[in-house]
Amino acid sequence: MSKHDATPEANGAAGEPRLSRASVQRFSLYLRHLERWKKEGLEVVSSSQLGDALGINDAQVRKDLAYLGNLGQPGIGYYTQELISALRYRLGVDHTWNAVLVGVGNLARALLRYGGFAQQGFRFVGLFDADPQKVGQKIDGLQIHSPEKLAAVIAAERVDLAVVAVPAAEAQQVADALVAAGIKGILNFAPTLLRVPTHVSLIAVDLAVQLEQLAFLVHLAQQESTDAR
Amino acid sequence: MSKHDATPEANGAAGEPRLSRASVQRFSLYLRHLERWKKEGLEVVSSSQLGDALGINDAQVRKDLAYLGNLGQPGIGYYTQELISALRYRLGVDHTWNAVLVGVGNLARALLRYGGFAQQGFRFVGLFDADPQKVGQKIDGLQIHSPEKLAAVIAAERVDLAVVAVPAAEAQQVADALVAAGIKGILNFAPTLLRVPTHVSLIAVDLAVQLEQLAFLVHLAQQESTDAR
DNA sequence: GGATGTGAACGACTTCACAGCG
DNA sequence: CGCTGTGAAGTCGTTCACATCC
Repeated sequence: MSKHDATPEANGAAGEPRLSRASVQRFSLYLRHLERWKKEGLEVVSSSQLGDALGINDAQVRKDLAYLGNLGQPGIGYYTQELISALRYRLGVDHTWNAVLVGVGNLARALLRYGGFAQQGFRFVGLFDADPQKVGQKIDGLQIHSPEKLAAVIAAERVDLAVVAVPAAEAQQVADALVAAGIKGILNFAPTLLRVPTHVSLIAVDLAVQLEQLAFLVHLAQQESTDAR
Repeated sequence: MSKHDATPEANGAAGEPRLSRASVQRFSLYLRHLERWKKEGLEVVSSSQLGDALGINDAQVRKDLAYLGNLGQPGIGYYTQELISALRYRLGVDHTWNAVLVGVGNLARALLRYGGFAQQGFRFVGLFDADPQKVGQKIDGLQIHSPEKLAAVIAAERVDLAVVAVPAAEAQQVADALVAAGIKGILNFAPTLLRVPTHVSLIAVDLAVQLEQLAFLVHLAQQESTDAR
């Protein structure tokens, strides 16, 4: 999913260890565990503890963390606080990100009320919906605007991120409007592949596919257990 | 995410092409596009059409589809209807799947009302929540039960799949109860790694991580454009 | 000609294994 | 000793390239 850009071979200086797409996927997870452990008073963690928590190999953890610099203490582990700070810095969550949410259905409501976001430094500053019935309403203190106001709000509030939760048929056109308004990243929940310029980052989450996926895995497992006899 | 089992090396007969985890990820997407095209009257599709639609290489598409048998017609392409049927069969969505939903918050509501599921052959037959305030209420005609009834409902309604949308702290315990009740697959939205036996399939979707991910990509892109000068 | 199916090359990610340091 | 950092090996997934067939 999400065929990105990531600068084809614009690695000017060449060399730099390289940061794999897969590692990026794990940084947020490391951070979450570390923050919990820190709260529980753990001052030092080892790569194998982190590995266990994520269900991966300890060498993998060390490779990932090496990207942050040489923070590990041989014979000891990593200092929790130091790791957290380094991760926050690298992840870019050491400051607040403003985001807009386009398409105010149940999913949008769920996302808004899902505490996790605010806690991790994300702030929704604008809601948008094309349905005239919804425009003007308020949810959790946030007013729903007409999509025409997208550009204005994005500029005024210095918004970098957008969440797209509209029907598939409208998604591309919403994305185009967001891109035109200067958005830097889009989290897409619409079940369709969005085409965006390479300078805009894209993450796609397709809920229907996930459940189908699960059904498939179960189906496979059943077939296998049938085959096996 | 989602470290699975998938039978370590139980490939008894050995040989079979092998079905990569990654291919599985794409089958649902193929099916979605095919169904749309079929509705639009398209009788034949080529691997490159499908590849464009998903943003991947055409050889990849052929490799994936080869798993369904030799359906392709050299010089022609694939017959839409035939592909759809084969995919439905292999995906296991040629029949309805019963599912339960544990944890009735906004996300659960969003999922319930998200038409995509019903349309693709998934039927929610039970809702569960530990909050006594919620037990007894109805949503979209479905009654919310106390978690104690899990086992009974799962058995009575022949439920194979469960969606877990409870807070992280309760998720493992819910999963354990589901497993004990004989569930075959779990779709987990709680931001934590669930441990389940190998005979239970697991798919995890972590929304907070996705947004953090996006922030990270944008952050990286900004750094790069800064470095570049 | 036009599209499939597939071995072989390639590239990305993971694991191993071990030197090195506190 | 224990745990990190990392080259080397291994595994998995993707792309290439081309023989093959309608």
